[in-house]
Amino acid sequence: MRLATWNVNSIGARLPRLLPWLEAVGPDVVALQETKCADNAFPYADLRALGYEAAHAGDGRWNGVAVLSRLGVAQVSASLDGHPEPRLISAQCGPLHATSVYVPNGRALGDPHYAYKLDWLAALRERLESADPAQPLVVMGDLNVALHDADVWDIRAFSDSTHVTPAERAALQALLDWGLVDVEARPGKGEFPFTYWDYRAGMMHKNLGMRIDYVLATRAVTVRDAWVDREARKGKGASDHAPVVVDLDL
DNA sequence: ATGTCATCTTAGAGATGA
Repeated sequence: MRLATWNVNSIGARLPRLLPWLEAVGPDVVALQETKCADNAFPYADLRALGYEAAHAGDGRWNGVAVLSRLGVAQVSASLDGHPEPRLISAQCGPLHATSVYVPNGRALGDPHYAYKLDWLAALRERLESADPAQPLVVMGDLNVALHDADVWDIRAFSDSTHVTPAERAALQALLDWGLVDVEARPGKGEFPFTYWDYRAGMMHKNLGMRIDYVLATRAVTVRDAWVDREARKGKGASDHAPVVVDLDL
């Protein structure tokens, strides 16, 4: 089975890149984030033509998450206690339970959105209590946390920044401690497995990126390979995130 | 690091978020 997670930064704008990518890479289950799309505008028909059923939660301009599956989508849930924004959706995809998450950015230390981010991550951890870490389950998405110093291009540039604070890292570690493994992709260019490069200031060209997109899997899943598709971040009309692709056995 | 991108408001450029 092949999985992928991709923050597409608007599925409407990205459709000319997303559809050929799905055909070329052929993932069985895909988590998308930042669809920036209302449910009634989601391109279900285009995806169905490629063999994907979709579960989407979105209300338009911001956020929006989806699970695409060639193995069906059942038991769809987009609820997270106390957090109505469309930032999480989960579905049973054949033998695998898959969740797509778009963790709040946090904006800046001291900003109310930073506290909101930590609350949101705590709610996600609490939500795991209703699942079983002995079952095949993945949480995939844009976590907006760099777990290790090596997950950003220069930790010294992040001394007063979100994404690397002990509190954010502890919130991510709490997800792992429940029973999830951080499926790290093979190192990419410069030995860094980055998944995101800011559009501004030539960050992609200079490989000044961050690893903030994750596949987290229970130990019931056997990982065969994992990589970041940097090609999808290049050229005209790219998202600012690259997809993470994981091959696994159940 | 802040050189971009996408969307919405509301008719053309500004605000917002990342």
